[in-house]
Amino acid sequence: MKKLEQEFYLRSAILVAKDLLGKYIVKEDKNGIISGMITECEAYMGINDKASHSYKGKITKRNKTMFHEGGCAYVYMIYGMYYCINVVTEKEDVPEAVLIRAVQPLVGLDIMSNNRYGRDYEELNKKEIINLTNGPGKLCKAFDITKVNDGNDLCDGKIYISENENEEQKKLEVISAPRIGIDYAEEAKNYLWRFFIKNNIYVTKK
DNA sequence: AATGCGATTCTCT
DNA sequence: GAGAATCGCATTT
Repeated sequence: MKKLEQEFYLRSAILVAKDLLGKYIVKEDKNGIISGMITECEAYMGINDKASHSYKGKITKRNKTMFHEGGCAYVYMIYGMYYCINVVTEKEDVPEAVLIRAVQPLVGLDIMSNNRYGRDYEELNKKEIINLTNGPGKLCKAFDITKVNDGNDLCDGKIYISENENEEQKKLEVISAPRIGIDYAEEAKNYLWRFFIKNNIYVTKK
């Protein structure tokens, strides 16, 4: 499987977000390879987007990796208990990013299952299988992605995105919807900058 | 199916 | 000191 190169990321977050659907996120973990197909993501469009951590262009300790050149991971903690992973896009100092909100588990099912529930995949019930990675905090737990991965290079590192060579990806139907959890963002909360694969069950909200 | 709430701690003002 | 790009569980419909 071919790892995506930096050119892919040097575009607007909206374009990258749509193109990420159906591709594979991969982590070379100490326990083995973990991988899932990206089913849902959201674009955060930088200094003019009220929902973005980089709104108004202010750099803080938390958000500084958003200002890096596209092709690295922005990982932050939320609600004191969870991590979320974003793909940084655009050139340096254009602080856009794509939040990976859900994936469909493919490889390393037992690793994910143990990270989330402390037991093997075979032991899970139907609900637990769906809930393995259908949310930004959930998939980070399953992949063991934490603040140590903030700033990681996606083009040359243990975490990366791979091309999907299957035919299925070319036939994907994409739905656009409002982003989740940004009620404070005034007019920006209605922008249709969340994208997900139609009819896929591994998404947070249809 | 939808709504409500508590958890828990980091980050920024 | 407030609020957060969330989750899981309980309760209600």
